[in-house]
Amino acid sequence: MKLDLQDIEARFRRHDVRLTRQRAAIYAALVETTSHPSADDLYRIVTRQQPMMSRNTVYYTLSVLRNAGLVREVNVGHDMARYDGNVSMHHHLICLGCGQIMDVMDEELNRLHLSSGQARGFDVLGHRVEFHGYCVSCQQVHRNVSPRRR
Amino acid sequence: MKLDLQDIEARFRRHDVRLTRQRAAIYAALVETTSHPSADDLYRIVTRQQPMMSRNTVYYTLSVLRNAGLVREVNVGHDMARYDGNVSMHHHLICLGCGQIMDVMDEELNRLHLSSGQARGFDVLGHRVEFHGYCVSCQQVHRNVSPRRR
DNA sequence: TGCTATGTAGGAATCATTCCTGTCTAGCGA
DNA sequence: TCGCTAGACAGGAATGATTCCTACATAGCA
Ligand SMILES: [Mn+2]
Ligand SMILES: [Mn+2]
Ligand SMILES: [Zn+2]
Ligand SMILES: [Zn+2]
Repeated sequence: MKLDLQDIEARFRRHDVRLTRQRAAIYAALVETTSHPSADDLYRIVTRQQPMMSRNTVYYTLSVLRNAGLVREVNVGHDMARYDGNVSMHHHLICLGCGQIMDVMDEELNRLHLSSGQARGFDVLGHRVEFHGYCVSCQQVHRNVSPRRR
Repeated sequence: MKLDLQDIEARFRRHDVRLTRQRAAIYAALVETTSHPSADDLYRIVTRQQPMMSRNTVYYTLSVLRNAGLVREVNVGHDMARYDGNVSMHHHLICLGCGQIMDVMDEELNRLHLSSGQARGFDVLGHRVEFHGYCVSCQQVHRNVSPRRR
């Protein structure tokens, strides 16, 4: 989704996040893609516009945005953290070959819950569903290529 | 589950895993607990019996057992990897306060699938469901304690 | 416009995990 | 039973994503 500075400013204000050039660029890049980039992917993207930006600022900004609820972290095994600018409830479909992450929007999955017998007294706040497999272009080489670490 | 050396030997043979003192100890420790220990937890446990064992051997053995399908890796955010000696299909309930991981056995969850429209051509091989919340003993401090990184 | 709490850049530190290398040994065949 | 050899082990070094530290800069408010 394309966001202009107005939208970003409004969202940041609503979530009590101070607006800086760096943060706006990082957040915009994240919301405009559906590729669930890593911190380093984002660093590469935003330094095209702002070459002086520190990799550290990307990490710090992502933690600020995450705490504010504007961004989510998506973890795939022990690869580096991936980030998601879409904070509406949804799940993911992950390719074991190339690591791409696709969104899955499904109301049934969103409504999953645990019976009280299974919850063992936990106060359950949320859940996450991941589907694993091989994308179309990875299916041919499926057996030849060593899958990413899980 | 308690395993004797006979059982371990049989399983290793069936999965083409060479039997060593170190591997038997690591695998036994993992199957005998339901706590989903980290590599370092296992290192601490097995070095009580075999003080000369290298931390490296624990990592290497876990990767061998994982590739053989005798062990699974369970990842919680970016904390260190946790391991599961129970390879039957099941899911997990994770405490955001103390990090404990409990098993969830539920046939309905095991049968989840994606409609072909959602699968986008993926060859879907499996899925994983995690429930997140606070365990009984963490519920009191819920608001006071900063949750583990997710 | 000036103040101050916060953010940024850049470098150093961390630490779980992986890599390397020189012994050692499980498992097999003679 | 004995030796051979592919594969496993110990220990230390290296890696690399992430976090920590600190001096300088600036957003946002009075
Ligand atoms: Mn997503
Ligand atoms: Mn389990
Ligand atoms: Zn793929
Ligand atoms: Zn807990």
